[in-house]
Amino acid sequence: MDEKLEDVLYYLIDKTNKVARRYSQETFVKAGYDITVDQWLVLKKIWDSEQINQAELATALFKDTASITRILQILVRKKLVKKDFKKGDRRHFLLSLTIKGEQFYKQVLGLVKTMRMQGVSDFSDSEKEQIKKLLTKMIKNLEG
Amino acid sequence: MDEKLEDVLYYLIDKTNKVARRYSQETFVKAGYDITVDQWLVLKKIWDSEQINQAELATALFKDTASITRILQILVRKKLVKKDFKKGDRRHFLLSLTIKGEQFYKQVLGLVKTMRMQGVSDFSDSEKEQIKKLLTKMIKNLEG
DNA sequence: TTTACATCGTTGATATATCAATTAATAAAT
DNA sequence: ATTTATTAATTGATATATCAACGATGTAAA
Repeated sequence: MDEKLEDVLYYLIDKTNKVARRYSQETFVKAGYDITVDQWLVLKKIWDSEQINQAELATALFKDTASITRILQILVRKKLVKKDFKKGDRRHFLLSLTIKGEQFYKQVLGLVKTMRMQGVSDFSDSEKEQIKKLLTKMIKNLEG
Repeated sequence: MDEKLEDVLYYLIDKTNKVARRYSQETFVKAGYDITVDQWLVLKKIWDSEQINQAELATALFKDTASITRILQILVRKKLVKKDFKKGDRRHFLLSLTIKGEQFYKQVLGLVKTMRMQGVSDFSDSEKEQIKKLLTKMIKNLEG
């Protein structure tokens, strides 16, 4: 007999990820913010970056460029992000937040910080370090 | 300035999950198996269960019933799974593997066991316990 | 300068996630 | 027995993931 699903580590990681995403999404909805978790991540990464294009965004967020294209279409439609041509290189865009995007970002950030704490509310500092260390180790084992 | 994305635990979990899924999917493809990770999980859960219907499958796999419906459509199309009416209850189905499905399951299982070990190949027993314990704790914090 | 190559981004196809609406069948209530 | 409520499953709409094909622009090579 094979291991039970509930004892498989990948399954547990998948479940944790889903629980965290559902919790985050639900929190956004309850607060009345019309944004998805992935859209928020894109918004944050653009905010954090001096200059960034779509390919770099994809790498940083561990997403496909096709996904980034589509998420950006939505964020542009919502007027939170704008795309400008880079000088002398019509091949790619520079991404930045609009005024509305910046205001939105600043408004939501507090809630996001609260959400980040929820999952580790009863963790000791050493437990927080430990879980990050072990996850990073797993990534190394699976990436090469 | 807000925390960097790379230091956010949810982001790290999301990344680990993606790396594990991509590694698993790639391994299936390289071995010539025409199946996705989610399809495999459904297959395994049906194999492991005496009697199971779609709602239970959804709960067990932490998926929506709508997702289960669509994954099952594909598995039935591939002739790996069959749906039969439960006696005296025309409302829901009983799911089981076809002969082909059972053969396929047994054939792939060895590879799956190898994949499960890859992520924790250099983990001590206590590290394996620790990561499961901490993830389970996170789930509790986020679920209630 | 023209050809070849590489890079960035978009689009189409398929699979999955989520929510809402709907259908079908059973169970409960009167 | 008919209405009402509950449960199981499906379907439609939208968002995201992945792969492959493609278009446009730059760069390097000949």
